[in-house]
Amino acid sequence: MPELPEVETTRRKIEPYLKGRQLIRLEHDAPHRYRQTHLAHGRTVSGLGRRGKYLLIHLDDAGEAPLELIVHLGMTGGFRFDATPHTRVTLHTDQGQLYFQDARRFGKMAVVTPGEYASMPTLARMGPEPLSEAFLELDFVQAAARAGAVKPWLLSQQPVAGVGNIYADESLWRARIHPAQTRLTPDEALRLYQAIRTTMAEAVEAGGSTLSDGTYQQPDGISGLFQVHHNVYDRAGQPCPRCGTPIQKTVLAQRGTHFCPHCQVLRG
DNA sequence: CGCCTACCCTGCTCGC
DNA sequence: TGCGAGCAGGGTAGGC
Repeated sequence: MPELPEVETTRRKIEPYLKGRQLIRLEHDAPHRYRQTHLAHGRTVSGLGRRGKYLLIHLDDAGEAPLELIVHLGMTGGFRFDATPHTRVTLHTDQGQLYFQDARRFGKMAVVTPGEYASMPTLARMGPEPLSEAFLELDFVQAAARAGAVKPWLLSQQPVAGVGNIYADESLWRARIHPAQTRLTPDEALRLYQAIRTTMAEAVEAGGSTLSDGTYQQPDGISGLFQVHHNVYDRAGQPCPRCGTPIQKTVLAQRGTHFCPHCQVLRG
């Protein structure tokens, strides 16, 4: 499932293709899922940004109010340079097509005035980018001291942007914290802060993760490489790389959750 | 307000 | 071999 590293990889891959091109038409048949896309017709792509797992396609034209085409990849969404059986949106540009495929249809698009995210509350309340200077140790430690179960807290996108199920499990393993731990000590929170930064940086470097089911691939169909670095995710029953104890899988907040029962002990 | 739960949606895996 | 049940899950709405 696309999280920050996969979305960032997507951004880097399609920006050279889209930048400077005119969007002639966005073709789809699900207006409730891809909202106000007609506003993008005839507009020029000036660049691509990202906030957490949201891709922000900037549309700037002289004499026109700037717009943003927001794209969330959902679970199975991704851009391709060639049409696929699960193409949901075709972006017709003045120099060819780009295809958005999304087998399970959890992906979303919307054209909005830049920064107006009222219709997307998670984006509106998005926490700091984990690899930016805006991600402050002290803020994180203080918020973590008051938080409920740490994994659902991370998944809320409020303490930090872009952490999803895979990278939450990986970061918590690296920090040696149980996913259900509440009210982190300053030492725990600091370890988690560093773990998130390290995990995200390495995953971006590797071009994201491609799961064994091929859930995520880059626009050119090439796989990410980070999955070979997964220590707990999708490794139930296999030995913890640190201590050899079999990795355990449970369900927490309706999410498959992987952890080492020896390294990640729940404090009372 | 904050936490929890159900729901959206469909391809794939698994068991019989 | 075929088929249906179950599973995967980010974000959001709605309930308490």
